[in-house]
Amino acid sequence: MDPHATETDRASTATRILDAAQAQIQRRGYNAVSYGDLADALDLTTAAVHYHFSSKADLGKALVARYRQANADARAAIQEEEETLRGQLERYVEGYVGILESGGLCLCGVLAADDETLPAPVRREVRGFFADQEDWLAEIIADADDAELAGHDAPREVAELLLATIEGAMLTTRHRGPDAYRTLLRRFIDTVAS
Amino acid sequence: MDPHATETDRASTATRILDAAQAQIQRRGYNAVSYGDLADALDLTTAAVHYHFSSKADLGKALVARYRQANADARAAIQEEEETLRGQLERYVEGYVGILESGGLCLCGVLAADDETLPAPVRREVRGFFADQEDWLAEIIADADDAELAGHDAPREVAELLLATIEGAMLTTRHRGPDAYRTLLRRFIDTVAS
DNA sequence: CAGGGCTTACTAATCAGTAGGTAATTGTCT
DNA sequence: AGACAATTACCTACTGATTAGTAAGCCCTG
Repeated sequence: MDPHATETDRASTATRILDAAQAQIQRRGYNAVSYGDLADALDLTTAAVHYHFSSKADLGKALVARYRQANADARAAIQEEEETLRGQLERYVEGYVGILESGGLCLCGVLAADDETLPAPVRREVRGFFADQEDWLAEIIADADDAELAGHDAPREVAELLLATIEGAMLTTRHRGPDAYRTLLRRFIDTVAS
Repeated sequence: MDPHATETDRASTATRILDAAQAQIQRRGYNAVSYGDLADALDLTTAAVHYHFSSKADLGKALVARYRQANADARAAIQEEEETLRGQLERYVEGYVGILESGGLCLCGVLAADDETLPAPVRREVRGFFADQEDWLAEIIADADDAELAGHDAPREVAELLLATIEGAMLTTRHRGPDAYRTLLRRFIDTVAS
């Protein structure tokens, strides 16, 4: 492989670095992933990684920002394509299964555990991610037909509870496979939407 | 302070090392805590820490084993002193508040996030901790008066859901203080026990 | 011939872990 | 009770590996 072959073939190096960083951090945590690990995985040098992301804070911030945006896009698609609250919640919850299948956790769940060691810009993005989820969930719960709601009142609290349940279920079921996660969240949704 | 003064004054050095390790890991994660950090915190050398815990795997295993035992003792006290399911669940949930107040997460929640980087004996202890909690919760839920139960069926699933909710709520509310955690878990308990 | 996208080669700091020594305490024998 | 060896609980001083980050140069494309 000529290292100078028309790069940007398929995915740009910057994107591939973010992909590798995301996969590794979701499985191993922020502090266990080094520039060397990423360089090895992509057959590059650490200097090449530094060329695209000059510091680990930079890389982390870009990574969470991308994750946050991808999540926002997914939520928009759900809201457009699903008509019932139950359908929206089920697709939202199912969106995390792919991560579990590859052995990882929600990127921001992992980063929240490493919170005190994160550079400030990364920490801000992580909190923004959680706020995004809670805002959106509270909105779709508040907007749902009354007939569809079991636990009607306080959509914000239900939203927070769902988010906590998702993050926690990933953590406690990660070694038992995605079905354990699915079972838990189905039960949760049953208590919220008819 | 003479380093050779009749040590074992108050707490043994080994215990103080475990205390420091637990506090730091709960706040910063397993891989962000080094022998140097612990030595600094206790005014020792890294060699002294190695004297008590010859490897990081050793330290981690001892730490989780102690945490697990302390938790078992707390559960036994709850079961002895509280008569209603609701009382038991409330005290169990409240048991994690102290951790949040000192800025940390459940030790095993943090370690589960770092799962892939843990030495095998540590990973085993962490899974054992989760199994302990689920077994006990399932038992007290199954044993409760039928009159007291709202979501009566499948105590095991309710137990898993509660554990996931606790771990997840700590993760998502850690920057908002213990009251956010309390609010979420009160709501959860309301759906389980009358 | 001017970048862009990499390379090799380096740095200073930090990591877990080790070797060998030392001062105080404890246990044993007389 | 007093001598003395063993043990405990540390220390200084080190190792080789790994960390994030830097400096300077090289090759291909436009």
